[in-house]
Amino acid sequence: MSRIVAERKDVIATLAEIFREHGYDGTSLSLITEKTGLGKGSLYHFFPGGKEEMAEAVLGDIAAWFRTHIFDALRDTENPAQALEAMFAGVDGYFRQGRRLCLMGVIAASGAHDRFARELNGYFSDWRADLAATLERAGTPKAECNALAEEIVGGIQGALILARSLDDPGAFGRVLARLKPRCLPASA
Amino acid sequence: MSRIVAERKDVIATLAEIFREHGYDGTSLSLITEKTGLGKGSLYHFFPGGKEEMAEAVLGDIAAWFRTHIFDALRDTENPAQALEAMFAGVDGYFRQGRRLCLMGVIAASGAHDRFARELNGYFSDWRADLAATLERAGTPKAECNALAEEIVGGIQGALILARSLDDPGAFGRVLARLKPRCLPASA
DNA sequence: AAGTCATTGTACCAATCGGTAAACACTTGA
DNA sequence: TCAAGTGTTTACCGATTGGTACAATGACTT
Repeated sequence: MSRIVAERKDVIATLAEIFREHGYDGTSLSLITEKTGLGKGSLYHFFPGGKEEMAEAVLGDIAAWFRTHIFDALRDTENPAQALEAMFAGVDGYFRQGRRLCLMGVIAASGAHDRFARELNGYFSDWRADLAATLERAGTPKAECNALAEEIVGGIQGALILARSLDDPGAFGRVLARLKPRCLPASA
Repeated sequence: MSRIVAERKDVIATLAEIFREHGYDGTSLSLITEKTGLGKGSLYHFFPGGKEEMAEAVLGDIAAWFRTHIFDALRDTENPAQALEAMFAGVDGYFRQGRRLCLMGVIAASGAHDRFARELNGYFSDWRADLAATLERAGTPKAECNALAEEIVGGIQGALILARSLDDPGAFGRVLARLKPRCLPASA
């Protein structure tokens, strides 16, 4: 038998793309074995909990990525305008200029959403909180920060859906371009 | 045998709720028979094309509803500000103040999206076009109308995802409340 | 060189999948 | 009254689902 000796974390990136593209229910084990090149034996060795554990691992991985690359950066960057600028750039890159969907949104819009409710809630409320705090630092009136953060986080999700539906990835960038100046009043 | 004598259009509303709640791939025929009370025989009598035809029928029904209640109203209401106001009110009602997802968005975020690409594209581009035209009538600079329409249509989708993920339907209303004044500059 | 143990392929499982077939019941119009 | 439709039930189909069991395989220790 060939031994490629995969590692759990190597598989997660592939799993993420599969779930992103086919949704949770649309992703079958046979599709996973095909795309990852791993047999069921290996899959269940890494993820004894099966498909659900695979999705959990992927969501955890994504949450960690956003935490370090987006949320932490929002809080740790001293210049708030620069922090916001970096967030928009990071998001544009992560979602490949509108060609990639957000797996959190994909799961939220699927029948599996209650199974991963905790992960979804954490992701979106963390983002909202860190963005709202940064907006306040940037001079947004305190009373408005939370609502503006919701508008932006939601706007990003919607823009991804829109870009996919219109088959026009550019729509994502256009929406981002309109969202950005709303939280950088100085440069608007 | 009992004869309840259902009609095709009676089933569609129920089908819509099932697809909305479970997604396309998450909706099984057994779930459909359970929720509609119809056996497979009846189902295939109304929809010979099976699950795909059921989803098509539902999407067509939704598209028709939006066409008559939202898109046509946008074009036909003489006062553009009033037209936009009515759109936001209609949307808020249709999506049950954020407690209901948009099936178009649900499909767009699922693996079934390419199967229904035409329907999705039509829905979103019609909405964008009619909204953009109304925005122009309302005094939005011509160059900005399309982008603003995209921002709003996308914003609505994203707000639904956000409300569902945060388990806070109110988030939908809050985003709508921020979107509305953006296209009614006079009343802002 | 033997032993350990993570990794892997394969065969298998019951359950469910979407879908078909055909007999049946009831309504309706001729 | 009777045939033609329109619904409806029920049984069934092969394929696929997610998941289990386990023996075989190597890379690494010792």
